[in-house]
Amino acid sequence: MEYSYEAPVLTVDAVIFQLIDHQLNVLLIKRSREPFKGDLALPGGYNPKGETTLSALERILLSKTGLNKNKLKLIEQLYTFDTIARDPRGHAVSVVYMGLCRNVKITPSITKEQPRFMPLSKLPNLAFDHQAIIDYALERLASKVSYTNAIFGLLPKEVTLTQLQRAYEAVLGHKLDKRNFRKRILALDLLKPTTKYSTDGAHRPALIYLFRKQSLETSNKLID
Amino acid sequence: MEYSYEAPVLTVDAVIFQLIDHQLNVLLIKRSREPFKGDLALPGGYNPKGETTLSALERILLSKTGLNKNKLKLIEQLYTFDTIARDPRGHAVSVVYMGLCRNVKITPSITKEQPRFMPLSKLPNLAFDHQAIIDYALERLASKVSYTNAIFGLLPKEVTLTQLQRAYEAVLGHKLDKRNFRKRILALDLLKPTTKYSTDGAHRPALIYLFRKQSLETSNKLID
DNA sequence: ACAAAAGTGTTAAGAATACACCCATGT
DNA sequence: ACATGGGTGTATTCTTAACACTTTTGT
Repeated sequence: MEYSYEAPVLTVDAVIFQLIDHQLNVLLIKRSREPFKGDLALPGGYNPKGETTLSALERILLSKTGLNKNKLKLIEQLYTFDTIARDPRGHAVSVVYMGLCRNVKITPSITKEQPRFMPLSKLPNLAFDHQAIIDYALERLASKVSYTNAIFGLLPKEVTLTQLQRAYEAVLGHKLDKRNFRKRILALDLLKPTTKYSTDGAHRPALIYLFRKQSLETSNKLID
Repeated sequence: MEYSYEAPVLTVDAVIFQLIDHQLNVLLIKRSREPFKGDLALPGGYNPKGETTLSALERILLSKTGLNKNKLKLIEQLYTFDTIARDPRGHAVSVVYMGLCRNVKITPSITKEQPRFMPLSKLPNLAFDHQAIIDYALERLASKVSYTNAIFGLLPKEVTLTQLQRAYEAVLGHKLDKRNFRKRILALDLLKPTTKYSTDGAHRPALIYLFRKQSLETSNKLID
């Protein structure tokens, strides 16, 4: 087999989520070439021999969108798609990662791909099957935040309970009851109260909490 | 980039589970070449251009172990490993699948790889990081059976409640309470009672139930 | 008769849900 | 003073967990 073996093309793609204005956004670029020239797509590219998929992903993200890997608070492999007609010339296998970040500003003019975050609720038609990939990633994220502390990836180290609740609501796609949410979150021991208060408007200041962990931990209880 | 692009080697590997004698077993082969010559390993091989990973997997399974794809009651992608030194000559990326089957007899003499099912509890040292892959697959399976009907993949269409309980126990790795188990399983509406009884020994015959679905369905309740 | 697995309910504890008002601040 | 989001408790329902004896069969 090896003598006649020729490998398919290997690519990597990234679904990078960020909360902007309490809405879940995803990082997209404009395709500069056929196929789907001019359409929006997930950032991605070729994975050459000798480079791991994660390292290729980080390199490509930086070059196409200016997003540095140290801005990603969480990155994990999502799924490998092998039926994508990414390149009309032949078979391509794409390893897709999902990443979370916060407070990242992307300047579209940085590259010809004009990277930008766009709200999930207002996406135009995307290239390839990238809409389906984003849907899948969102499903995975929603499931992930309900049995891990993954939500920290979308938030600063210090949060108010309302900020946290907004983040869960954006990911899960539905409203949560304030009192029940607080009871459960505090019971999970995810957060440590500080003595500081956030004063961000014409209302009572909110107590600030600290995430106990900034790395992925699995819990046995659920948020849904 | 494309002009100088050379793809890594792409491989596929399979973690195939089956219950034998109420124990979870995994399909292994003996490596006939270096590296790890003589050690047991997951069945796998090269994925050439033009073939999807699933189709390559099915082809390789058949050729190396004699297991036909129509014996797999469930097969799904598990994870893509890209740091495996599968081939000492260079970078290899391996897409790993997990599959479930039942009542499959493998004849080791069928190929020089001497395929066989072995109980998870008694595995020798395996080639590469295949032990870690199996651990990961088992974890995924345990999680899967607790929120889907995936357990059907390990059992015949018709089962008794005790058989079903044994299967859950083998996958989850711990005992379940008989009365609570029955209440919950029947509440899930996974099964349909028949009017037949199984008489397989010196004891009261057990009512036989039928799986309502032989395809993966997600439930909202949990077995744990 | 006995061994072996099948079958069957109740109670208690814990978890989830529904729900409405006062508090502290900025303007 | 009013608008805005922050903060708090209870009662009810539902879910889970713990637990032991009788039934039916083959030998």
